[in-house]
Formats: sequence, structure tokens, C-alpha cells
Amino acid sequence: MAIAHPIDPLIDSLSRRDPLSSESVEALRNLTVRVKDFTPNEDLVRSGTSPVESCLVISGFAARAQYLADGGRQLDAVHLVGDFVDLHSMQLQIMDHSVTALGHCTAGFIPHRELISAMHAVPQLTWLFWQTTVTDAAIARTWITCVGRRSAEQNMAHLLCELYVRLSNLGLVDGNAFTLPATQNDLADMLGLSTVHVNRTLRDLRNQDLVDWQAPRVRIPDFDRLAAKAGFDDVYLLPGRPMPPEPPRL
Amino acid sequence: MAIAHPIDPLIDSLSRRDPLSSESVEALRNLTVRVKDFTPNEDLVRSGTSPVESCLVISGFAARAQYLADGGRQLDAVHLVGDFVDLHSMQLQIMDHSVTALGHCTAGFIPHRELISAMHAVPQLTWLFWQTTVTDAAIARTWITCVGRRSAEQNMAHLLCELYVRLSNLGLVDGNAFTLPATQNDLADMLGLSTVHVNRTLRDLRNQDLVDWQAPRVRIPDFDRLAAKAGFDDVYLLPGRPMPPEPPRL
DNA sequence: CGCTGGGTTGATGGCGATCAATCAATGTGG
DNA sequence: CCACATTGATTGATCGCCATCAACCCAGCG
Repeated sequence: MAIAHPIDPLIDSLSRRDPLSSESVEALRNLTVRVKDFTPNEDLVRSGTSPVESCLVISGFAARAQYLADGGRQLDAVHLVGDFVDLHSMQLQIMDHSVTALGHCTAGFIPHRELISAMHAVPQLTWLFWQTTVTDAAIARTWITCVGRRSAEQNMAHLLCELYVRLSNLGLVDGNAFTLPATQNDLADMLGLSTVHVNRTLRDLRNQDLVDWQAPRVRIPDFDRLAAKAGFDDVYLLPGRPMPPEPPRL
Repeated sequence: MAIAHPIDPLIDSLSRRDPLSSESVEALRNLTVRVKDFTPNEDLVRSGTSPVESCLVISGFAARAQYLADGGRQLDAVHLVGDFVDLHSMQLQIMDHSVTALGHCTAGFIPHRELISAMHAVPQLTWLFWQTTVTDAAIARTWITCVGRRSAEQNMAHLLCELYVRLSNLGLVDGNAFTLPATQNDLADMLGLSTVHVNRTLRDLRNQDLVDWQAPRVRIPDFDRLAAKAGFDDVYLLPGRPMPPEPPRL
């Protein structure tokens, strides 16, 4: 049995979309991963910098954050185990957002240079890494619609549905429940609401038996009913297309 | 002088980020482009389908749209001349959004198969196409923050700043003014507001001499003042990193 | 001409922000 | 072991931004 390697969560996550070739696995295992632990609200990646590494969630949760001049904060994404939080930093000159730890979080940092060499050598990695950023963007599109056109209740319900499905794909939903180390203030910044209103919205959902939130544990008694309330459709979370026969090269 | 080719807007747009190699230009010119005209509000791409082509704006404007069960609509992005509206459809099984024409619009459709072959042959295209989708995602992140945490006035101002900068990069801003064939209802669906409130917000901006909107023509008398009002920072629109020496292969 | 789509304005109401207080849980130092 | 501080959840009271409803105007057009 293999020793746990910090890249394993990524391998798990990628192979769920497309069976990994042995070259892909080997290339991934040869990557240098600098592992680091983070305390709640600590920054994994800082806005305004020009990273030379990309960051991977190894355990715990992280969230993308944009800050406004008046001190306001908006969270644009939640990152789960095996997610790259800033694969796009390979392509962008300057980070337009920070990434913050939700609860305690372990992250791995991989040099861009090595990621690019790996893709140069193994086209499947190019395809899958690109697909990762594309799926990430699909989630962002959906959040725009949630924040722009859904009620607080629907938005909250939609977020929980998304997390339920994504965590379920990772095998992290157990008996209709999952762990989410986010404060109500964090939720507010994801949904574009005030903390107080998040509290009341959760109370309303609880009173309808749609959600049972105890500390960091979230139970969804009836996913279909919650999804109906949210107007949730999981197409945007479906795995992408398999790599074509003559794949792009980098 | 070269005959106008439907791919030219794309070549212009890409070379603004990274000087195109002659192989890149040739590969692009060899692509098959099916050109089609669209009337306002006509769909270029339909949600729920599985396209075999990607769509490029050749002239005019287009916008990404998500529809809700109750008939509501949210626009997640605006596409300008030379923008791919759904390059990600190469990677995704099913479209999670539609793309609609803002005003009259001409689009070109290019088979995924050919795009992928071109990238297989020319790594620079892989890099630039990927970068296109990454920049697109950066804009989406910013919209989340705008809709979630900015006031109607700031959000409107921010949108106009973004369009001003992007159109300016394309040489489409003339004397502080540009053309935007969008109704107030379209704007409302971009900003997550009601049509009525868009009207009032525009009036407020006009009264502050921040915007002069006449029919499809938008004039920004003082960009810096508008940007200050919006809290606008253009980092997310900066061109990406140049292709590395050993680029990814597809 | 009447119709239609888009812009404009007024009146009213509600969703969610804001301010403020309380409470529970946890942690900390003496 | 206990004062005390801190963080997060909870609830009440009030306010305001923006939605909604309903006119009306205007220009383009069949």
C-alpha cells in the first residue's frame, strides 16, 4: 500500500473525471509539493502578488476572496480537497483575489515551472488542468446568477446543494451530512448578504426541515426538496468531456 | 492588402496579448468559420445543448445568459468583437448557459475538431486559448463581487468602466465614447437589478456628469472619476503571462 | 395611423441592511 | 477554580435600497 503523498487528493479528484494514464500519475507524483498548514482566516494566496507556484487544497476548505475599499468582502468560490485554488495564476500576471482558509486547512504549493513541464510532457495533464479552470468558471457563472437573481433563501439553498453535490463526488457526504467549517459571516460573504440575515435565513430553512445545521456539521434531510427550493440544476457540475484523440499541446 | 477574413477579429484580439507566431496565424487562417448574422435577442448558443463548434463574435455584441424557472434572467458576461463566447464548450458536456445577441451581431462558428487540431499543431494556440478562458473567468469573479457587494450605482459604474477598458483595448473607444447596443432591461439583467432601477441609477450618474448615455452611444466624460465612484481596479483585465519556453501540449 | 418596444416617472411595499443587545461556548491568565 | 475577554450565534427594532405596479411618453414602423 502506498504511503500517503500530498498529491493524492489531486490524483483522486482528476481521475474522477477521466481515468489517468500511468504517465499522468507518474508525472503528478514527481511534482514538488511544498506543504503548509493554515489557521482559519489565514491567507493561502494574497491579492496583488505574482505567484510562482499554484496552490492545492490537501485537507480542509478554502475560499476565494475579493476585498473592497470600504472593507467589504465577497467570497467568489469554495475550494474542497483536491481543488486547485489558483491554477490560473500560471496564466495571470497579478492575482486579482486572495484565497483564505475556512477553518484549518492544509495546502500544497507546486512550482508553475514544474506544472508546465509536466503538461509539456503529458498532454492529458494539459487537458485536465484546463478543464479544471473551465469547471471553476462554470461555478463562478452560477454564483453570479445566484447572487443577482435569487432570494436569500434560494441562494442559501443553492449553495448548500452545490456543496452537497461536490462533496458527494468526493465521498465526503455521510448520511446526508457533511462538514463545513464556515462561520455565518463567511456564508454572508459568499451569498452577498449580511451576517444577521444569514442567521434568519438559516432559521427559516431549519423551520422548513430543509437544513439541519449543527456547528460545523450540515445535514440535508431531503436533498430533492432543497434542490426544488433552490431551483438547483447540477449540469454545471458535471464532469467535462474526455480528452480528444489529438489533444492540444502546450 | 489582405481580404477581410472572418477570423481577423480573433487574430487582432490574440496578438494584443502575445505576438502571434506565423504558424499560429496560418493555423488560425486555415480554420473553417461558418458565419451567421443574428438579430437582437436571438440565441447564438443555447443552454442544454452539446455544441460541436465554438462561437466567436465577429461584429457587434453578445451576452451570456442564464434563465431561472420563474422567467428571471441573469447575464453573466458581455462579449466583444474577437471574443470567443463558448470556448469552454470544447471541455464541457452540456452548456449551462445560453448566449444571446445584444443588438445585431455577426458570429463565426468553428468546429471543435479543428480548434483542437490547431492546438495540437501549435502550442502557442493552446496557451492563448486557455488564457482566453482564464481571463473570462477573472471577469466573472469580478461580477460576483459587483453584484454581491456593490450598490446599484457602483455596480453600474463598474460595468461601464470594464466596458470602457475592454473596448479601449480594441480601439473601439472614440473621444471617451463607445457604442453599446443594450437596452436598460439588458443592463438590469447584467447588474441583477430591475429595469426601473437601472433607469434611475443612470439618471443619478448623469446628474453627476459621470455618464452621458444617448441611445446606443455611451460617453464617459471623466473616466478616473467614474472609476473612483465604482472602486474600479483594472488588474483583472490585464493581459496574461507570455507563453513559457516549454509550453503545455495538448 | 395605431402598434410596439424602450425609456421615464410616481407611488407603494418588502426584503434585507444596520444598529444594538444578549447569550453560549471557548479560552486565558491569575 | 474563577474573573474576564473573545468569537460566533441569535433576536429585536428600525431604516433604506431597490422591487413592483402602473402610468405615460416617445420614436420607429408596418
